[in-house]
Amino acid sequence: MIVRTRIAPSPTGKDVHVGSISTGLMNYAWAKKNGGQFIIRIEDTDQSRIVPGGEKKMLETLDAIGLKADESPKVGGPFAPYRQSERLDIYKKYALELIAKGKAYYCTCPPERLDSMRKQQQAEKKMPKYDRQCFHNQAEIKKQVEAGASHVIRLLMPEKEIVFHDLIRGTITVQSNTLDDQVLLKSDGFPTYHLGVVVDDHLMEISHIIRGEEWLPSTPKHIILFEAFGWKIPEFAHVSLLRNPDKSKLSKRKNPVWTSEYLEKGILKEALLNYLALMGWSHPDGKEIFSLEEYVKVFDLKDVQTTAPVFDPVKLEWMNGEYIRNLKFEILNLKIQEYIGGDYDKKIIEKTIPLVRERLKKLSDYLPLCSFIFHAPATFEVDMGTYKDLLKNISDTLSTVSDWKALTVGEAMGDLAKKLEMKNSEFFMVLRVAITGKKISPPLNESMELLGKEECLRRINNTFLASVGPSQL
RNA sequence: GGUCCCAUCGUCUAGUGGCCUAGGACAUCUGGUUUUCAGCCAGAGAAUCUGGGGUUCGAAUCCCCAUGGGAUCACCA
Repeated sequence: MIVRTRIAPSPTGKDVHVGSISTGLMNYAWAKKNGGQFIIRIEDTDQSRIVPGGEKKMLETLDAIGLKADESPKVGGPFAPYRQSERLDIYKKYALELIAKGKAYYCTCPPERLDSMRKQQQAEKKMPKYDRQCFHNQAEIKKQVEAGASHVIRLLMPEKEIVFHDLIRGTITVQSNTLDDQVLLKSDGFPTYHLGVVVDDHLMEISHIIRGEEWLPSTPKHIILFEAFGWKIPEFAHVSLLRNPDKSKLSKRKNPVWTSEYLEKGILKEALLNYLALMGWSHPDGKEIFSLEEYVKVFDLKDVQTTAPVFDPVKLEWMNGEYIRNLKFEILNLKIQEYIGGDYDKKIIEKTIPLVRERLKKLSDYLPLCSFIFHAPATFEVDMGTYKDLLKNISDTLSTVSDWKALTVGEAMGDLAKKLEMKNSEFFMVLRVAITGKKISPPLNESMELLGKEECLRRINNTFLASVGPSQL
C-alpha cells in the first residue's frame, strides 16, 4: 500500500494554527517514513468564513516551516485541483449518486424550521436531530427541487452499529442512531466538510487520515459515507488537541496560536517542529533534541499518546536556546542579520555573535541585548551623577591604555578597582552602566573592545553631563 | 444534557504484570565557575501513579464503577 497523508486546512484564520503544524508534522513524518506522499488540500467550502489572504499566508508558512508537500494547490499534482472550491462539480456528482442509490435525500426545510426544532429538542434535553420530514415527502420535495426550490442534500443515516479501529485509540464503537442526517451538499452548491473530505480523501487516494481529536465524533459519519459509496475505508488516527494551561483547547486568547507569530519572535522553525514533535510523542531513546530527518526515521503512529498535552512556551524557548547555541557561527550570524534587518552594520553584528550566542533564547532577544553597541545609551539604570569622581578616574586611566583589547582594558580596570579599594562588583557595575546604560549586558571588556577606545571614552565622559534614568542600586 | 475520548511530579513525558521504595526533560530552589546576565557544572525538592472496588502470588500497568477533564452534537471546518 502506498502511504498518502494529508492536512486539510481551511482558510478561516489568518495563518496556520500551531496545532495544524503539530498534526501536519505527524502526517508528513508518516508519509515520508513509509516512502509515500504528503498532500496539502485547502478546504474552503465555507464562503462566509473565508479570511482574505488566509490561504496564501498558510501556504507560505507551511513552506517556511519546512513541511514540504508533494501535492498542493501551489505545486499541483495528479489529483488537482487541491482546492475544494474548484471541485464543486465533483461533490455534486457524488451527492446525486447517493440520491440515486437511495442513501441520501433532498431537504427543503428552511433554516428557521431547523432552528426552532433544534431549540425545542434541546429544551427537552433530547439530542438535536433532523426529523426527516422531507424524507417522508420525498416525491413532493423532488418536484419542488426540480422546479428550482432552494434545497440541501442530506445523508440518510442507516440504523446500525459502527465499529472502527483508530490507529492511536483502538476500537471505537458508536450507535448510528446518535447521529444526525448530516447535510452533505449545501444550498449554495458547496459541500459540507463531511462530503468534501470523504470524496477527496477517496479520490486523492489518501491511505491514512491523521487529524485532530475534534473529528473523532464525526468519523462514524464519514465511515457511513465511505460505505454508501462502496469505497475502501482509509486508516484513521486521531491525535489529541494541544491545550492551554487550563486544559481548554489552545486558543488565541491564552496563547499565540498562529505559527508565524512564533517565527516572527525568532523561534527557529527547527526548534518549533522539534518541540511540537514532543507533544504527545517521545523519542524512543528519550532524546529531546533531534532533527526532522531523525524524527521521520523514528516516528511511529503507534507511539502517539492519547492524553492531551499542555503547550508550554517556556520549554519551547529553552529548546530554541539550545538550537541557537548549536548553530554554526556563520548561520547564526546570518539569521540575526536577517532578523534585525538592514539598519545595522554587518561587520559589527558579526563581532557581537560570540558575546551573545549563549544569552539568546530567541532571535528577538538580540536587539535588547546589543542595541547599545550601535547607539550610545540615552538613559542609565544607575544614577551616574553619584559616581562623577569615579568616572573621571576611569576616564583618565582608560585614556592611558594604548593597546585597546578586552584583556588590557580589563586589566587596567581591575587594577584601578584595586587601587581605589572598591569591590569589583560595584566598580564594574558603574562602568557597565556608563557604557551600556544597563546593569545587565554582554561581557563588558569585550564590548568595550568592540566599541573602541574613542567611543568608550566619549560615553564615559558624557555620563558626567547626562546622568539620568531610574536610579536604583 | 446525549455521545465519544482521556487520566503518572507544576508542565512535557518514560513505563505495556515483578527490573518502580516510579526514570528523564523543562520550570523551581541551592551550591560552584564569575565583573552583571546568560551559559556551563554539581545537587535538592517535587507524582500516596485521580478515588474505590476487583483479577493476580504480585498492578502505575488488566477489568469494573465513581470522580475529574476534554471534544462533539450547524446548510463551520
